[in-house]
This record gives sequence, structure tokens and C-alpha cells, in this order.
Amino acid sequence: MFFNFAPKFYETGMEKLMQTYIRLAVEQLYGTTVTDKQIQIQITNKDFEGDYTLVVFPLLRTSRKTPEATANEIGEKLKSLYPEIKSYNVIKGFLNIKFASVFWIQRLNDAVENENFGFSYGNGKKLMIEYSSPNTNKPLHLGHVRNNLLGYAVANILEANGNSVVKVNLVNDRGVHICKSMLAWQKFGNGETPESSGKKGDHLVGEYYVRYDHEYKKQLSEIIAGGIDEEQAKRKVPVQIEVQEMLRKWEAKDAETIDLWEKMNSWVYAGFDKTYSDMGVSFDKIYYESQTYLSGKNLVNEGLNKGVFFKKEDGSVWVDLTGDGLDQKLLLRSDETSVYITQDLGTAQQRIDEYNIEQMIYVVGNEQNYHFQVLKLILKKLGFAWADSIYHLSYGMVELPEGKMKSREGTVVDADDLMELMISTARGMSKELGKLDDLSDVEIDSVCRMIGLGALKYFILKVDPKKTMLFDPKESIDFNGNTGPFIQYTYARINSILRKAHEQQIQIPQKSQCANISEKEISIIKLINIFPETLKLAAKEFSPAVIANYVYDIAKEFNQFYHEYQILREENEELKLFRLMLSEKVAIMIKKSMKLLGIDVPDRM
RNA sequence: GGCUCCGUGGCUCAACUGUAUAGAGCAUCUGACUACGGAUCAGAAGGUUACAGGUUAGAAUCCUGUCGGAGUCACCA
Repeated sequence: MFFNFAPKFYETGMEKLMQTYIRLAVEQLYGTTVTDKQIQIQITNKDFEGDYTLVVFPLLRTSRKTPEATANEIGEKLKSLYPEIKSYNVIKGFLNIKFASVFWIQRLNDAVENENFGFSYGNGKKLMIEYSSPNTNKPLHLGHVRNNLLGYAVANILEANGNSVVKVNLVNDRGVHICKSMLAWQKFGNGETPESSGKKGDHLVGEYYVRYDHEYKKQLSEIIAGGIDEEQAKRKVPVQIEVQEMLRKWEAKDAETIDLWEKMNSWVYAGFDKTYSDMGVSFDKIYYESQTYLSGKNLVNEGLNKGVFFKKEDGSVWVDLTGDGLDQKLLLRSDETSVYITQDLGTAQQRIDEYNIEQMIYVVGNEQNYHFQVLKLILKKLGFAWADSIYHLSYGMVELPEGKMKSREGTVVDADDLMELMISTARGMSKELGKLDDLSDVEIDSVCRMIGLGALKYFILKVDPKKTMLFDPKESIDFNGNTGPFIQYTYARINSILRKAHEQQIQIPQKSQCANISEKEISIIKLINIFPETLKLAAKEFSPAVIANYVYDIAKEFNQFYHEYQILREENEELKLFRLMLSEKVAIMIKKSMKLLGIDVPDRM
């Protein structure tokens, strides 16, 4: 077998077991105790016979023999010490060890017996994860999709590892950008509302944001045409001046401005709620920048008193990070208003105090790596011990074939449109295949949503979060191969077998003593067996991709088994029951893994 | 320009953080439904892991340099 997903032996049962075995063998052979580091275990390469492999090079100094001789000695010793070790073979410096099938059957029995196999509850940390963090001047786009899916899946994975997780969203609901939409609506809107136009609120507001930009460009070019140079002209654009006036009014809490702001934001929130709900992500708490943007000022004063920050002649406050290889950073403007990082400093402190959390995770694009580096450093300089517990889950940009998305150039991929496209493609395909014809429209719709969204979510989550990824709207809509629907299909097919078994009143056992199982079946058991450490690894690396690759491997392995062997038609009763038990467990593992990714699996498709 | 990250078959992604012949999927070609579901499976072809050195028994992985790409260095957020 092969592992496309190659699990790291991170606190695994198997690695520890192997190390214990080998340590004893080495002790008995050479009279010396060796460290875990010297006992290097890996999963046996697919082209060789065996389950686990010992790399003997690190042990040569202890054995004082050739690699082959050492490996053979250890292999022979292991075989005599442990009956569950069936055979071994040596290739160069590699000792391949093969376990007897009863060993693997026992592993499967243990896994089946434990309903929460791989999951742990309690004993974890209290964490907070912030994700999504949209602006209220335009709808969510592809970049947010990656952010939302990552945040939601990582929260699930951390919870499955026993942590208690608070999911929060920080909505950027104030500033010039929203004033631009507001101004354009005032000027050109003629009172248009989501109700009057039938448009989704966030899309409606987004249109006015674009409308503002057109107007700005038009006025700017008119001024330049009038013979004024560009730099000067930029300061004279009437709509720009009006926007700044509006922002001043907002900060002064001018009633009319606040009313408009609240009205338009409420449209946007209704739109966001719909998108989040369609996407299947949720939050425990939503913060609004309009309520938090003033926080952090007290920290600035504290820093000034401690001498960590300094004031320039114009009254602006700075921190000097040149000693840490960075620049000077502004914390308070000369007019004493705060900037982005001031607010982040304040909210971080608030959250730590309010929720008593041990770790704060920010799901934010890697374009803000510098920002978070600075944020952490400043909090350290202020003397907060928890500064180290801040973790920036930095993910790569989603690029289109044409390059980076640019909202002004209209190359953004809208989240709602994208989801709709995926779902309608799934619907078209289902119709073509005709497998759902006997279902009601509501049921068909539900299945097609699962498939369309499953394809999208899996496509995005299977990529290592850290990496920049490419999204081709045409080519990415694929339902064959390494995709979400492939995995969903495997699940649906197992379900079909289980349904039939149920109809035949077959009781699927919880234990098996079946002796004559095949290599293929052992491969599947090995994958099931490795789930607990996979889940731990995914949490350690904050990477849903680890789970995605795992579940793909188990689905692929099962499909091969399915084609090669009979399950319900198997004549040997014991073998039939074993295969049903194995199939059921695979279905459970697929369902649970996909659930971690926020992907539902259909019983039929 | 300084700092950070990245470069793996035509394309999209893996590779247990140093280990055996670098794996999948898509696309291309060839096969498999009177079968428990063909959104599947079997097979073929496709690679000097950007390049050049170095460390090691062993390098896609670690170090140095070169080339190429991305991000960031705002009294924006």
C-alpha cells in the first residue's frame, strides 16, 4: 500500500510500541540502552513487504556490525520476542517488519469498540479563534471563502482534540470605505433598498462602493483635464472631500449619518448571515470595530509611562522596534486618534481578560505577517506573558489564472456566485446520472448542495493553508479524482451496501476473529488505525489539509478494495461479516473526517 | 532597496520535518458494467525536485550563493 498522506509519528501508539519492542531487542542483543532518537521508525514503502520499517543506520555504532547484519539480528530477535510479528526482511539498511493479521484485526476491534475513536474530550486548552473579519462595504469573495473554511475547520479540529474553542468574528464596520458606499447611495441611490430592488443587502451596498469609485475617477480625470497635476488634483476631488466630511460627522455621532450607517450596515449583515449560513460556518461572538476602535489607548499610555513607547514633537506616539530588526511603528496619530494596531492591542487584552483564554488564534492572510509580528512584539514589550500565546494562522492568497484578485478591476470571484455555480453544476450532473430521480425536489436539492459545497470546500481545504493556491473557476469545478464528491461517493456507496445488509437483517458485528483477511483489508485497517495521530497532527499544525489528505487516502483505498473483493456476496460468512464491519467503520471515519472539514456526506448521490 | 515566504511532470496538489525507485488527481492514450452504485477501478506515458556549490552513510527537505515569483516595510485597515 502507499500513503499519499504520510503521517508523522507524532505521539503515536504505533511508534511508541515499535520503539518499546526494538529497545528491548537491542538491549538483549548488545547490552546497551538506546534512545528513542536512535530508533527511527517509518511506514514501510509500498514497494516492499512489511508494515513498519526500522532505519538501522543510527544503531550501527551500538551493534558494530554492517547494516545488513544488524538488521537481520534485530529482526530475528523481534520475531522470537513477539509472536505478533510475523516476518521481516532486510534491504540495505532497512529492516521491514510485518505484523500478523490477528494483530491488525485486534486493532480494528479496538477502533470499532471505541465510538469516539481518535477524538478526545476535556483536558484541552481554552482557545479563541478569530476568522472571516469582513468589511461592510462589499460582499464576501473567494479570499474570505478560504478564510472562513479554514477558521471553521481548524476550530472543529481543535475541539476534536479536547480544546474548548470560542469562535469570533471581528467585523470592520467603520471607516472611509463604508462612508464611500454611504455617500454614493445618498447621491445616486434614489432610496433603493434590498426590499425595493430584490438585491441581497451586501451586494447592494457593494454596488454603491463601486459606484463611488467610478464617480471618483470621473471627477479626478475632469480636474486633471483642467490642467492641474495629478498629485494636487487628488486632494481636490469633490466626492473625496465629501467622504472625509462624512467620516468626521460619523465620529462626531451626527444623528443623520449614524442612521444611514446603521441602515446600510444592517443590509450588509443580513446578506452576510445568508452567506455564512449557506457556507455552513458560524461564530460564537461577533465583535464590531465601531465598538472596539477606541480601545488600546490606555495601553498606549501605559507604554508611555513604562518608557516602552515615545512621543514625537507633533504629539504622535511610536514604538521603536529597530532593535529587533524592524522599523518604528506608529501607535497614535498626532490628533490622538488610534490606528489599526492600537485597536488590535486593546482587543487582544480585552479578550484575554474577558474569556480567560490560553491561546488566541487569528486566521488572517499572510499579507499581514508583519502586522502580527509587530503586534506580538509590542505586547511582549509591554510585559504581557500571554503575548507568546498569540498565534497568527497565516494563510496564502488565492490567486486566479489572471493573477491576484482586484476588486476595482472586477476580477473578484464572489462567494455567493461561486457557491451557486458549484451547486448548479452538481445539480446538472445528478440529473444527467439520474440516480436521484425517485427523490423529492427538496431531497435532491439537499444532496446537490452537499455535493457542490463539498467540491468547493474540499478543493480549498486540501491545500496546505500556508501555501498560495490557484483557483481556476472553470477547471476547479471537478467531481472526479481527488475531490470532495469522490469521497462523498465512496460514503454513499458503502451506505448502499449497509442498507442492503440491513434489509437482509444482517447484524453487523462489533468484533471479528476472522483469520484469512487480505493485504488490501490490512491496508484499510492501518489507515483507520492511524486516525488518532492524524487528528493530533492536524491540530498541531492548524491544518485541515492533513485531514483532507487522510480521508482521500482512506476513500481511495476502500474503492480499490470494493472493486477487487465482494462484500455482501462473499460466501464465507465470517469473512462477509468482517467486511461489513470494516466497511461500516470506513464510512464512519469518512463521515467524521469530513465533518471536521465542515463537509456533509449524503446517504445517496 | 531591507526583511519574510515560495519555486516538485503540461496543469493543480502530496511527500511522515533527513532516508529505499519523489507520490496522487486533472488532461492524453488503452482496458473493465448480464456485478454490492462506472461521480468507480486497472494500466500506459509524463521528473536531473529552478540553477550551482556544501554538510551527511543518506538531501525536494538543512547551509551558502545565483536566477525567478509573491508579500510587506503608511498619521490605510
